[in-house]
Amino acid sequence: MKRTHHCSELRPAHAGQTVTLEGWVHSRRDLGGVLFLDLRDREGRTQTVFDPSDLNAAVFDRATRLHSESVIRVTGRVRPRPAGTENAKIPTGQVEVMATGLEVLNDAEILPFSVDDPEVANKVNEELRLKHRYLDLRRPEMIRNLRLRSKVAMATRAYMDEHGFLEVETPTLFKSTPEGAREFLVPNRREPGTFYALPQSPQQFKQILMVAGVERYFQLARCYRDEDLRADRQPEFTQVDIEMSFIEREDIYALIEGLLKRVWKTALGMEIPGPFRRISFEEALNRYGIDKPDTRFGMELVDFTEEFRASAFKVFAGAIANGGVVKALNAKGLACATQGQIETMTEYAKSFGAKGLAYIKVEGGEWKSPIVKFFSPAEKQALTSKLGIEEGDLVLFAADQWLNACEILGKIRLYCADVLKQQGKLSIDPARFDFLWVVDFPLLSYDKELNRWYSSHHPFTAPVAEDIPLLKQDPKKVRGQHYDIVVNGVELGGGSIRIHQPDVQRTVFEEILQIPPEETQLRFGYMLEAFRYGAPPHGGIALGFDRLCAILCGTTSIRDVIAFPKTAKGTCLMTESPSPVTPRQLKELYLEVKTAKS
RNA sequence: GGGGGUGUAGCUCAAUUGGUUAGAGCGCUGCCCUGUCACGGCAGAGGUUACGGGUUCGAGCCCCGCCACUCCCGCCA
Repeated sequence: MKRTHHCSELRPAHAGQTVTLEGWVHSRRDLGGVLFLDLRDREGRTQTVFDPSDLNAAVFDRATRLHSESVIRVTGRVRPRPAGTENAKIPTGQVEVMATGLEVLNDAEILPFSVDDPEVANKVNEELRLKHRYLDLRRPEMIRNLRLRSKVAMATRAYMDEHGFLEVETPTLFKSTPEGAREFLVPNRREPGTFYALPQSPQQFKQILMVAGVERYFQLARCYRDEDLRADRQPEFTQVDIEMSFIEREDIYALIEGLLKRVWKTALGMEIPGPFRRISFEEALNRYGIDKPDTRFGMELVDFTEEFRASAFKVFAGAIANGGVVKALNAKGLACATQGQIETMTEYAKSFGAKGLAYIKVEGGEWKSPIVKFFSPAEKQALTSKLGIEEGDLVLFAADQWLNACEILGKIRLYCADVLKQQGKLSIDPARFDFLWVVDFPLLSYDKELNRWYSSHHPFTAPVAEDIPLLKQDPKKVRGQHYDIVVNGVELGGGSIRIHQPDVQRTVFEEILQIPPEETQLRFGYMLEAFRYGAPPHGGIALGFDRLCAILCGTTSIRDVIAFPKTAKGTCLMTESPSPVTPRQLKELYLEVKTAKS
């Protein structure tokens, strides 16, 4: 190795030493007589000085002709900077390297965008950044994200190892299981018309590993889902996948709380308090209108069903008479909401099937609202006291079936918080992390259109033991042993205690989900068979590793923590994939492509 | 599949709401400059306004189509 130090290493103590540095030309300041080159590598930067009075003319001349991001090797003597010229902004700012030798390892052409100025580079179009990802990743901010991701992965492996977990790799060439997310298919050359599928998660393998007696399994598992993308969703992503035998829910809570404490300590040097709060699905919906509540701010939903049961306002009374509820939330200080903002919120309500959105603006000491004339004094009094209504507030209502009413206001609550943040009326400490477990999810949900039950989570989730008798009598009331871990309104992961008795599993498949026995056999036969030969009680969880890293890096887009992410349409702008293949390749796979427009 | 936003110089943005030759900063090229660190100064080059149509005396701006990026809904057991 020719370099003697990295670019963030030299200090006044190194003065007098002859050193060799290698790296990229970060910036060049040519003062005519003297030339400063900042050399950058992964670790940081160091100022090198080229002084023509003290240097071979050819070397000096070569240095003046370097472009940004050329790769060079500089040899020189370390010395303290002259008094008054120190740079307090960088760790090596007390010293500089007086160059004696220069080798150009690779001349860089003019760059498509600059990587040296963080303020400029930050604003560069993401399309361009993705096309030249190798340049984008040179930015200190991006290398910091990659480094943090690596640290978190290492800390996770160490923690899991300390707790007796084995890291086991599972196949990425798996069997198609058309439940759930759409899969990527891989044609099988050896038998025409057959396909592998890339796994949406290693769910079935990890349960089989429990049957195999592994007892404690984990994996940083790549997962693949062929669904539309979002800022927090990529077609391939990574899960911290975990499964344990002979446990109950509490064991998972303790394990994950310990893991997240370790991760936060490693990544941010931050102690997070535990145990984490727990909240039931029902309470989460009632108070926040969502199953992954952001509890860093208030504006909770308040129920007014009893107050409006006999109201003269027929919209409310009618909804209640139909078995629905009336709920409201007070967006404190948002009476100034524009017509457009009210309209956006109304659209949210309509997207949930509501006819409109009732609201009250409290301005100039009066309630401005088309509906307030229908309210009795007692109703107004109830609103004022339960919502703490004051001048400048905006009160929003939803009157609908319970779940719908909650979800409408849940959506509006988040929207109002965003607006208030933009107006500077709501601020949230960026170093605040509200962790909570959401528990007691309903095991089953009902699909009105298909007229059947489906698993809220997945069909291997165990019912709460005392609810098992209700499975056939009143499926709606059965709670699943499912849990989600939520931080700051982001679903970080979820899991469950699994069904380990084949008869309960068969009941769920065939009687509740109404999957025909032949189909159950085709899709899950090997699993049901495995469970007949001694399956321990077990359960597990999967954490979204990309989302975890994004939260730790303070970004909302997981693209910022993935080295080579896909665009919103699933393409890679750097390699231009996906791309067509040759007729010969298709023929070998027994595939024929029909054009999209025919 | 649907809705919103964006697209103007290599990059980031402007263009008085349809009006003369489309501007600025950075970058780039040349010259000057011996203590800068976002170095500074002078000069210069650089544009099919994503693309294809249309309306108009006249389009970066209006209309239709299309492409790309992005955010959201659907979707993500």
